[in-house]
Amino acid sequence: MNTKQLEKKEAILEATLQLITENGFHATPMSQIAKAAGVAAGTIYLYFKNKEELINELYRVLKARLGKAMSQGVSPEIPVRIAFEKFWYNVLYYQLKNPLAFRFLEQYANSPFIMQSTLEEGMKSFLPLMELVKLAKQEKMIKDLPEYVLFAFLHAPISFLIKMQLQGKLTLDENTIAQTFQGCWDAIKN
Amino acid sequence: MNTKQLEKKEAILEATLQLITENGFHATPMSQIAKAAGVAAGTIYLYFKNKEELINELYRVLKARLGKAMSQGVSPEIPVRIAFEKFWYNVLYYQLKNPLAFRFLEQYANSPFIMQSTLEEGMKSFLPLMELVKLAKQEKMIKDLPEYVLFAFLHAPISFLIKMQLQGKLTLDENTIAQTFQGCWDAIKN
Amino acid sequence: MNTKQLEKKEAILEATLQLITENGFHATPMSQIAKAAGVAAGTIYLYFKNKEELINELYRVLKARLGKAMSQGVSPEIPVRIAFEKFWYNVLYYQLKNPLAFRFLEQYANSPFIMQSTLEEGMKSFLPLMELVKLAKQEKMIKDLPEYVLFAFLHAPISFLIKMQLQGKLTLDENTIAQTFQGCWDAIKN
Amino acid sequence: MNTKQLEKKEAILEATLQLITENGFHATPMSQIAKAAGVAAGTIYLYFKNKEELINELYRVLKARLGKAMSQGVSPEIPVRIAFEKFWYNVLYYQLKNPLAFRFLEQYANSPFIMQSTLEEGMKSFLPLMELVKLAKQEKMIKDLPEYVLFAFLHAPISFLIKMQLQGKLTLDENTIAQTFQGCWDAIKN
DNA sequence: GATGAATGAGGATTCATTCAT
DNA sequence: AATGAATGAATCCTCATTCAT
Repeated sequence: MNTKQLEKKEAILEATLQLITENGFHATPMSQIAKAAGVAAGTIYLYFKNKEELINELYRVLKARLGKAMSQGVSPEIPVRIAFEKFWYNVLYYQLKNPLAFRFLEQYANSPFIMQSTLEEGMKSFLPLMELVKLAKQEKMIKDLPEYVLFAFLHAPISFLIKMQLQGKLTLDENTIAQTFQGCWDAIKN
Repeated sequence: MNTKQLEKKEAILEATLQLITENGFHATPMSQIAKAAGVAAGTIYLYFKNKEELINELYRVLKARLGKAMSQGVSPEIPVRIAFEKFWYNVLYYQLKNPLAFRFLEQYANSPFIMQSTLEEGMKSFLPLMELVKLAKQEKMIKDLPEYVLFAFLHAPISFLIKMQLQGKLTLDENTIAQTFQGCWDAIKN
Repeated sequence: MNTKQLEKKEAILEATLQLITENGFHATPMSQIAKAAGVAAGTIYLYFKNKEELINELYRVLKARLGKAMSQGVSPEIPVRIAFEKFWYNVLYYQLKNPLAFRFLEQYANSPFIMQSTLEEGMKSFLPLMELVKLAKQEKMIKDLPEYVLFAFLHAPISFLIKMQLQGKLTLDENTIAQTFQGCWDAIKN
Repeated sequence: MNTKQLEKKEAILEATLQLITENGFHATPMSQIAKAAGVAAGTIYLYFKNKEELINELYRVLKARLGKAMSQGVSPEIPVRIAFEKFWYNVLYYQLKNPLAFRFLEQYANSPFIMQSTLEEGMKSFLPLMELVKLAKQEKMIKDLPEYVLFAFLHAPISFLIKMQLQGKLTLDENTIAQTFQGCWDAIKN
C-alpha cells in the first residue's frame, strides 16, 4: 500500500472513530463515514471487508497506540517502583490527550461488535505491564495476589477517573494525580 | 396497573435484558423481545413508548435493584469500616449473582442509548455510599482526596474483577476477595 | 336506539368530522375519535361496522343536512326565479355556517374512501334543485343546455367562493353576494 | 441528473399518479409504486425525500404542466375576449386529455398531504389568467367584481363539468362546450 | 483504484379490530 | 351495552453492500 492509500485508510479510521464514538455503531451509516473521510462509500470496502471489520480494525489500532504510548521510556534497568509509575502516568496522560480513543475503547470493549479475537489481541498491549507485575510479585515488592487483582488496582481506578474528568465531573490536578498513584501503590505494595 | 400487567411488563424487561445484553441493541428486534416475553409485538408499546424508552427503563430498574441490594444491612449505627465492607461485599455478591444485569449496566452505561437523565437518576443508587465516603473523610478515617477518587478505589477494581471472573479469566475465592477488599481499604485509609 | 345511544352516535360522528377534516382519514386513529367522543374504542364498533362505514355514514348525514337546509322555505308556489335565489342563498349561508362540514364534503367527495353508492345517495340532496332546473328549462326561462351544465353554473362558482372565503382569501359582503348570484343567473337565463 | 435518471424520476412520478389517484395515498405502499415504476423500493428515496415529498412534487409537476398547457397560444396582442376563450378551451381540452392528472389535482388540492407552500406555488399556474382578468376589469369589459369572483365563473363550472364527463354522467359535444363558454362569459361580461 | 447509484432485506412502530370482562 | 387491553398485519424508510462505469 502506497502513502496515498495509507492516508486514505487512516482518514477512514479517523472518521469512524469520531462518528461512531459520538453517535454509536448503528447510528453511523457507512455513507456518513465515507463522506467525513472524503471518499466514496464503495471505497471503504477496498480497505475493509465490512463494517464489523472496520470497527474491529479501529479497535486494534487504538489499542496498539495505547500500548505503545504506555511503554514509552520504560526499560528493564529502571527500578520497579519507578517503572510502575511511568506506565501509570503514560496511560493517564495518553488517555487524557486522546479522549475520543478512550471513549471508543471504553464503549466497545464490552460491546458485541468487537470479536473475541480482537479483544484478546488487544490485551497484548498490556503485556509489558503484566510482566512487570509478575516480576514485582516474585520479588515480594507487591502483595501475593492473583495478577489480575494487582492489575485491577493499577488499571481500574485510573480509567474511572479519566472518565469522570472527561465528563467534567472532576478536575485532576498534579497533586491529586500523585496522591492517586500513591493510593494505587498502597493497595498493592507489600 | 394490576398484577397481570405488572407481570407482563416484567417479562418484557426480562426478555430485553437477556437478548439485548447478548446480542446488542440493534441486533435485537422488538419482535424478538416480544416473542421471548410471550406477548405480541404491539403489546410492548402499551408499556413502553419506544425501544429507547424500554432500554432506559431497564437501566433504571436494574440500577435501582443494585442500589437496594448494596445498602442491605447497612445502617448508621454500624462502624464506618464495617459499613464500607458491607457495601463492598453486597455489590460484589449481587453482581456475581446477576451477571446479565452486570453486563448490561457495563455495556450501556457508556452507550448513546442511555439518556443523560437516566444516567443521573442511576447515580442515585450510590448516594448512600457517597455519603459514607464524605463522613469518613470528615472524620479523617480516610484520605483527604476528592470524593470521586475515593469512590474510584472502592468501586472500579471490584467491577473490573467481576468482569474478569464472568469472563472466566479468574476465580475469586473467599480469601482473595478478602485481600482485595483489604487492598481497596489500603488505598484510601489514613 | 334510545336517546342516550343516539347522542353517543352523534358524538362519534361529530368527533370524526372534526378530526378527520383537520387531519385526514389515515392520520386519525379510531382511538383518537373514541377519546374525542368520550367513548371507548370498542364502542364505535357497536354503532358502525368499521372505519369506512363510519366515514360513509358521516358523508350521508352531512349531505342530508345540507339538502334539508337547502330547501328551507322553498315551495312550489314560489316564483321560479325566487326559488333559485332561495336555494342558492340557503346553500351559501349553510356552508358558511358549517365550515367543517363543507370542508369534509369537499375533501371526501373525490376520495376513494367514499363508496359510489354513498355518492349517489348524496346526490339526492340536490334533487329539488334539479327538478326546478328541469322545470325552468321546460318553461324556457333558462337556456336549453344539459341539466348538468345549468346545475354547474348554479353550484360550482358558489362552492369555489366559499372555499376562498374559508381560506381567508376573500370576504363576501352582501353586495358581492348579490352580484354573484346575478352572475350565476346571467349565465343561465334565457 | 442525466437522462437515465430523469427517466427514472419520471417513471416514479407516473406510477405515483396512476396508483395514488386510483387507490389513495395511504392505500398505495411505496413498494407498489416502486414496482410499477420498475425500480427498487429504496431507489425512490434517492429522488424524493419521503412519501410526502413525492406527492408534493407530483402536485407541482402536474400544476406546472397544466399552467403551461393553459397559456398555449395566448399572447398580449390577442383580443381580450379571444384570450379568455383560448385559456378556457386550453384548460378544458388539457384536462379531458389528462384525466388522471385532473383527478389527482381535484383530490389532493384539498387534502392534508399537500403542503401550504406547494399549494401556493401551484397557484402561480393561473397567474396569466388572473392578469387577464385584472386587465379586462380595468378596461370595463367585464364586471366590477372581486377578481376571485370573476375567476370563479371562469374556472369552477368547467371543472365541475369535466368531472361529470369523466364520471360518464355527461358527454360534452362541441356545441354544448361553446354554449358553456358563452354562459361563463355572460356571467362576467359587462 | 475509485465512484456512487441502485438494491432490497430488515425492523420499529402504528392502528383497525376483536373479545374477555 | 360498554370497555380497553391485546393483537399482529402492514408499511415507511434506512443502510450495508455491490457493481457497472
